[in-house]
Amino acid sequence: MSDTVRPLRRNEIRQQNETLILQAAEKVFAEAGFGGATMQLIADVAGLPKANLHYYFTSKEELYRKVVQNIFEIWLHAAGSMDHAPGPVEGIGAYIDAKMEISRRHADGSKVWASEVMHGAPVIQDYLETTLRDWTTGRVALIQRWIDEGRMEPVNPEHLLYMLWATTQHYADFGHQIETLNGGVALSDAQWRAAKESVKSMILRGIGAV
Amino acid sequence: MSDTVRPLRRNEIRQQNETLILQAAEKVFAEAGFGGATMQLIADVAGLPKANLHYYFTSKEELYRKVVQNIFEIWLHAAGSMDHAPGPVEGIGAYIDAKMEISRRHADGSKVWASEVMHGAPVIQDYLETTLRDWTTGRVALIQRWIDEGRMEPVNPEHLLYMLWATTQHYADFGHQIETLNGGVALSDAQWRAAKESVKSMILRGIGAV
DNA sequence: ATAGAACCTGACCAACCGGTCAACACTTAT
DNA sequence: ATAAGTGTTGACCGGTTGGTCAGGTTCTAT
Repeated sequence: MSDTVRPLRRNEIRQQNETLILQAAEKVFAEAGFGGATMQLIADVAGLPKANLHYYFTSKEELYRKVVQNIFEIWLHAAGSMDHAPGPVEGIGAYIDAKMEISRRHADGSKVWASEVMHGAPVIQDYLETTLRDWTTGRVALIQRWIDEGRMEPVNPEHLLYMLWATTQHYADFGHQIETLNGGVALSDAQWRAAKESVKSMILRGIGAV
Repeated sequence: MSDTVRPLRRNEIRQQNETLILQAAEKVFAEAGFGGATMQLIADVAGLPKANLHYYFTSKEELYRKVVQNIFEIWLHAAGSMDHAPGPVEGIGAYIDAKMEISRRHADGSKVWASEVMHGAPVIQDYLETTLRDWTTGRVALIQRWIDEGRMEPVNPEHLLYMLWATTQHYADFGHQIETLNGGVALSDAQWRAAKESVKSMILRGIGAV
């Protein structure tokens, strides 16, 4: 009752404000794009004066870069779910689950990523050429191994990966369209479960892994 | 040899300049987004003075709206390819072909459309709620009929449509990522053909329609 | 021929944006 | 206690942007 709020320590303040700004920035960048976003609007969403943003982030570009890097980390974390699986049913199934969960929980981040790639990846081109390319090469080899072992049909592994990315991310990036076609209301828990199962069953059957 | 260029007639001038501006606008909006695009840059790409743009289009918003409407018309045209097909193999196969062709020939338009939807469809919300919803309802019924006739597995028709949109449009919207993973060069004719066949075979097998 | 409509455009403007800065407030180490 | 370091912020600035407009040119109908 009587306790007043303990004054925050220095590094607590720093971390709290940085995440506050990053969350606001992710939302605003997702809704307006990089060019349409303004530092003032991000500041308003974060509930801080604009000058405070420039105390923690030197420029709009740097703030944007941090947002994109955060998303890439989330993406990388999910990417691991495909490995260490006995076969395509478990591996690809788990990957779809993970990516669908990201589309639901980090829709704004997904949109920022999509926007970044659509505009030619001006700030994360090096990630595409290093981390993403390496990951892709490894996963293509994994899928090829599954094919050689007769665990799935001989589909083109690259195009399978594109299909996985496209289908799962669509639920975040085009969430507004889906919501509109759903009568103007967001997908319910049950609908998300149905979406996940639909995607999994169609893709797994599509690669002959059932 | 001696002929000078025939002076253009009034309505020719009008139409020629409007399409010139619209093409430049589509490209710039695709590359920079609505907020990042500038009328000056569009004018430069079109090879016209900026004031001329405002002679034909009253505002940046109106120009953008026209661009989005053009894309929607192209989309609508392709949408017809699914009808009048005896079964899912022909109908969905033709639809995938048409949409893949759009992704290749109208990549900029596809990006503008994606950006518009991602940002909450501020200018084409009414299209989503009328034309798109009606079309979707009709196609869901068509797919359901095919299911009832035993021509394909009982998949959720809505999610099948989302998969079709997502997979085909991915080749335009994420073309830069695909190009990067392709060694930095755009897909060749043969690679586009392979992509089309991959998508078709995986999806058609995925819905049990082969 | 000529009046008038349509087309063209350099120069300009108000509004807005990213970013700066000086002055101030609070915390912390000594 | 106090000095130094860290966090805070209103006010300000130069540059850019969408949009305007007056004055000009070119086409076309009569």
